[in-house]
Amino acid sequence: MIITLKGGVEREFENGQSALDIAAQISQGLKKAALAARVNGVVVDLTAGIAQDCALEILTWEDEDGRRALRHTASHILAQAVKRLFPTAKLAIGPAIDTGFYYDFDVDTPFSADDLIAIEGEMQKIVKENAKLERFTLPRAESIEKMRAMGEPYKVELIEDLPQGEEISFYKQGDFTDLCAGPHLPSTGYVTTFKLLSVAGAYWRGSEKNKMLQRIYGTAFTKKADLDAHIAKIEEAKKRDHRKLGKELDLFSIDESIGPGLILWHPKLSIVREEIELYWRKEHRKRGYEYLYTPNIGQANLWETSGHLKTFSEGMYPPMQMKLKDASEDATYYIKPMNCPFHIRIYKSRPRSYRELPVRWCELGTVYRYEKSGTLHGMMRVRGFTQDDAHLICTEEQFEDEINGVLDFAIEINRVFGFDKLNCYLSVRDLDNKESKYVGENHVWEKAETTLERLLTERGIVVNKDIGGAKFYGPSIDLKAVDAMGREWQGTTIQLDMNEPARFGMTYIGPDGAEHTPIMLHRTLLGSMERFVGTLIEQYAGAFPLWLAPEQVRVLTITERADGAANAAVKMLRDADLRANADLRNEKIGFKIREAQVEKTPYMLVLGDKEVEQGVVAVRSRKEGDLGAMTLEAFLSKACKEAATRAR
RNA sequence: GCUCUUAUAGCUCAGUAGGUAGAGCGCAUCCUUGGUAAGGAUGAGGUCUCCGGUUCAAAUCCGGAUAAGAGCUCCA
Repeated sequence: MIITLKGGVEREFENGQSALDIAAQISQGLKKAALAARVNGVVVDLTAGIAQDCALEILTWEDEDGRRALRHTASHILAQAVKRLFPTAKLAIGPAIDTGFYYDFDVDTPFSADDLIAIEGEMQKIVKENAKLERFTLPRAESIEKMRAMGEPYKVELIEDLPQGEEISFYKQGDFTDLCAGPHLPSTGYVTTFKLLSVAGAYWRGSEKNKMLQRIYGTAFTKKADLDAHIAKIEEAKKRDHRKLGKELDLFSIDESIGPGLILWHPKLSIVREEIELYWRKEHRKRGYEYLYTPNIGQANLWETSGHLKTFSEGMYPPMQMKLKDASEDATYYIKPMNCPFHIRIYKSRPRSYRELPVRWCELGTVYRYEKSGTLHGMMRVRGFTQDDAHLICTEEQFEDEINGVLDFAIEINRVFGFDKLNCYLSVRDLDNKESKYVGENHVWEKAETTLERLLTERGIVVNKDIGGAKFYGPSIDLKAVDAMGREWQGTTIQLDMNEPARFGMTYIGPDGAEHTPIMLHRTLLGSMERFVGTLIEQYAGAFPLWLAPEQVRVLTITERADGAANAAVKMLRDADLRANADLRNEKIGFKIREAQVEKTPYMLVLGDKEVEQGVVAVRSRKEGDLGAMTLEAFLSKACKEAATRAR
């Protein structure tokens, strides 16, 4: 048979050979690295025989499907180990995921940390046994019967849900058999480098209506060094955790007597926020936005009109059955979960002409939402937050330009904070799902979705389409920032709203003298100040660039003979708009430097007898260490320049 | 909200088979005036998260509440 290899090379091999055999004939190195194979685009086991001419690709660690095969096999080994140690455990599902694998089990008592160690030990044994993974198929009825006999109700349910006519395959390794589509590695001995990481609850089939199962997470690699690097990365992420740094650097706190999910911004982090807001305002003004200020509460009828009371009431303060009233008892209020109804009321405060459009209204609007207790997470998921919100109201002709303007803006503002890479997600309707109700006319949706996709592709942006991800009122674009650790953070959201303009009766008078309904876009660039600043803490590991640093310069004295010069220097620095303090304490210079360094102060100016005499300052940078002596004027111009350019 | 885990000094954590508490860092005072990541001494800090129960006796055992953590679900 003729096999077309990677790169289009054609070679003849004997019929019926497996991919593994072929890999060995090409190179022993390739055989060693092989994890799975792709035959005519379909991923199969290495051991599967190949009977006819085809295109063949040997998949290694470099290939995502190769990694998945390895990790999926690791998950089977995990399941086998659990069955040996806990014979009554019922198997659910156990897939490979981006960073490893997991397996869900139904057990009477949850796994403990010690259980995890024991399971990992049993897995080592199974790897040593090096049992072959053998694939076989069974007809539907027999498959169900087999799983019933094995006492695996979840597997029975899975098979029953498989489409009629689909091949039902199993994999057997030694004393363990599992329903599985594969592919898998040839034997358990292939999985040499793995680790179990954690155990947690997870719903059967991801629905909170179903039973909570026990999920064990693990990861597997081909090289020990990669596993170590992965664990090191997890450790590094822990070090950067904004909750940890928030405490260590005195940035923010959450107070039980105030309430969960409510952030107290301490002085240092308030400076960071203030700097971001100043920059944010300037950039908005530059792009033709106008600022708004609106109240924190609004009456019930406003939220009825917007539809929030109907679709979002469980997320609002106070809950519907409670009433927030004023002394007159005439009006019922709700705390705002969104800013849009207020902006819409401003729009509707007088008739609008097409000549005024587009309007771009922005507000740093603080909203409150009742988020479920289990979802709260430091500053990333909170109950009170300030959105960097804006609403763009325009005509259909202006829609494209406005979207483009927002995209430019989003890319620019993310870049300033070091987020050069953005992952783009486009949420559209799921047309096959008849149950979901989308408001607005079909052709408007159609046009909006295709326009958004086109505008993104025209920029060369890779679009990840989330089919069915669209809200009932319109499609949306999410730009997720990729941080220094390669993690994604939700920031920019652009949402087309086909609901509220009509509900609120927003109109403008067109050139034809008739009333038209405008198009409205909601958008945030940073998302919320809480989540964004939390992300920044992790992005910079607490070491904010000069323009954001709470304390930019600290003047350190060696002896009290330099106190006068230090105070004078601080005054000059402050006059030049730099945030500076003096450390005049009776401590050794090494101690003062250590403290300033630990607190991640960008610049330290050391002043002793020598400097005072020569009229200079000894400059130390947080990053580069001792920079030597220079005049205060020289340092000032260097620092001011660095701050003004928002250097990273 | 659900499953599991956790809650001891400002922070990080010890803690005995139930007999009402300890370390390091930080803080305060004093000594030390010292050249680029920790000088020394002394001292003050705790209703052991809260509410109940068992017990002669509870930080410790049991129940509940609250909050936090890991996930699941959901989201800016």
